Amino acid sequence: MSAVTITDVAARAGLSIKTVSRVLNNEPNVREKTRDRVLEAARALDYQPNLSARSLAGARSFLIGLFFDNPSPAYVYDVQLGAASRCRASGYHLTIEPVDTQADDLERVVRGIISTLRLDGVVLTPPVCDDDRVLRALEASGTPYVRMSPDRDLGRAPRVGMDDTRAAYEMTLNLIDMGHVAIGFILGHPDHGATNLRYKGFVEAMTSRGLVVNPAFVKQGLFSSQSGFDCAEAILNQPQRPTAIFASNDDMALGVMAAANRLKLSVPDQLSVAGFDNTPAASTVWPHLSTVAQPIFNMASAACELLISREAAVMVEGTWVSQLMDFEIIMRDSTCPPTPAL
Amino acid sequence: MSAVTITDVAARAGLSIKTVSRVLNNEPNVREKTRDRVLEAARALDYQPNLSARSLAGARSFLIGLFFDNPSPAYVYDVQLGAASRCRASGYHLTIEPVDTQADDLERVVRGIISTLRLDGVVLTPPVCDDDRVLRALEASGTPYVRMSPDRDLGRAPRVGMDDTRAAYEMTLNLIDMGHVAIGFILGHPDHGATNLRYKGFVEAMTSRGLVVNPAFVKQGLFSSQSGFDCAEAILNQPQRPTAIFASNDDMALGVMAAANRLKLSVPDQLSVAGFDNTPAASTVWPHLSTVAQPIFNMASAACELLISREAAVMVEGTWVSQLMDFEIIMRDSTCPPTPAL
DNA sequence: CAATCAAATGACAGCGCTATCATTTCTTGG
DNA sequence: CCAAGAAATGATAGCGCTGTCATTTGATTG
Repeated sequence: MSAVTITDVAARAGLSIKTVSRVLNNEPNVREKTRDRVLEAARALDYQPNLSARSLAGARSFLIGLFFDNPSPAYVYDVQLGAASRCRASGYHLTIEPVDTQADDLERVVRGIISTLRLDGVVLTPPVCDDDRVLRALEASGTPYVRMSPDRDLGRAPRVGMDDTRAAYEMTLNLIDMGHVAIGFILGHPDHGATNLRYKGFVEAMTSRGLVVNPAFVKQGLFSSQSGFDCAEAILNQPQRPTAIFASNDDMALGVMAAANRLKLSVPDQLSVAGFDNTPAASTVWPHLSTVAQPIFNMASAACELLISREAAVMVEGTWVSQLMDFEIIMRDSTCPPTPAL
Repeated sequence: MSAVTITDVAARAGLSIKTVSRVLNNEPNVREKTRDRVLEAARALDYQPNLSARSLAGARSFLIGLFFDNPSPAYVYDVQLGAASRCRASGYHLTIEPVDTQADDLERVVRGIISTLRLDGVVLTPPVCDDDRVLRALEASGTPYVRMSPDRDLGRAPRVGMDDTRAAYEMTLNLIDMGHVAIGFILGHPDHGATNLRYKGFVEAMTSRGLVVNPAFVKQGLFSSQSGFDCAEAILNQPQRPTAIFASNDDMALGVMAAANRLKLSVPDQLSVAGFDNTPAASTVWPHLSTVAQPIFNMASAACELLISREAAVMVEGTWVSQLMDFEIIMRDSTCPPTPAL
């Protein structure tokens, strides 16, 4: 119920509120001694600036919005942790806005959010980051935004992401180096850009080692566990079987493991399984799933960084900032060298 | 970049800004015709009130905070969807604050958040809802809050939750009605209040049907998948085995399934397994897990409802509001009647 | 139809801060 | 030691709304 205002701090420090404001906003032209005096008074009074007032009077709202419409709670959760931690470090706060990319009035909803909240920036996760109506609304209002792992129209705005192709490439190489030659691949949802990138990495790795991609071992999935199950059954019910299957995401990899289970194929001895995303389930299932960890936390925190520093608000030499973060290949128990006796 | 203010609306409607304000805030004493005139002008101008200004001038901030420190992304995600949907319906927004219940300066952090944001209310999820420092900070600032499924000190503040005991009771009854007599139970983490409630329901159901709880079939788990695995091994490696195991949560149930797998016991034919929480993994594993679904979305939305209507701000007859929502028993493929031949 | 009172509307201050511009204080060189 | 410019500080006007209280309008009565 406290209500310590900037005026109180000014009074205690024996200075004008403007000087206090300068110190609080790290503005130049304040003597060191004065700065200390202000800081001490603020600390003594446990002063907390009123966001509404700052926002109303000034140009910044100290609010970053996070828009999502994502079927994966774990992904969103990591994004939030990364974003929130970066925001808090600079006195910003995070508001979350679940949006429905299927909705008709999406554009109006987004416009409403932007103008009532006057957000300083917005972080967009897939698939919202590829929704033209959302991007248009954001651009029309002049709100800076950063896209996380966008699929399309990459040069349209600032973005952060990771190198999906190289990650898939390296995971595949791991499998090959274990001794696998016949490796199956399950594609992700066709509407998702990562689908092609990951497949590309797979193919490149195979080719680079002089291996051939058997089309019978490549199936089109939908990123869902069920689709992984179905694809795996289709692949494994053939006379010739691969000794390893690399699924484009963990959910599908879980489906693959379930299918193997049903066919009495033991993982990893008779079939190695690799996933992508490092979802919580990957380390919960038995055996633990080998997978690729996206640097979700870091991507989100980098996105906020760009927004807060306002780097995301200006083009440099005709292009927007774009950052690729490092992924991590995590080999667990669902992969091993193939058994010689087939 | 639009900047339609209340003044613009007033001008267009030919009324004072105060009258416009009245309409926008659903205040009484406005003629029907006047109200329509304002609404129409606002619509024509696509007016969006400025939250900062409303908040600075008035008593409300239109901001609800969600505090969490939860290891389960799926839970938090559902909470957010429920909370956000209720908030949006009333022009409120949700800010999220991941907090660290282990941190030393937690109290200061919470105080800071409250006073800069001037939140109209806060929703607390476990385990934050049981952290005394957080509750104290909230109470000291006079910020209304609602606890979701609190463990301790139930009468201290408004809360929403579900009847864990009855849910466990009904799930157990389902198992018994299938024909199971020897049923194992894995307790949750001893620090978690739900642990006892769920166990209580289990015991009550057994007793009510004249069955005896075999202490050798009851083990203390920790809510983790690993602990479920360990407890299941301990239970199943005895000369006498139960035909079903009811784990206090899904993660442990997954561990039970993994243990059964390793012992070559097929689920559900040789061992029925039931969980609690309906995590995403429950419908991903094979066979799909029978479990209890918490009404997370509804609880969160009810929590916001209490905050927005300000019911959470006042005691009635010496007690705070408290709402128990309906759970759902979901029987899937991990349970079936016991096979006669043991 | 004037008197009375409730309902409807409006004028205006001020929420706590930042932005602009004026003023004061400090440096520095001749 | 003073002028001149730079650096530091302060006075004041809003930002867009809500709260308070004054004023106007309309309904109701004898």
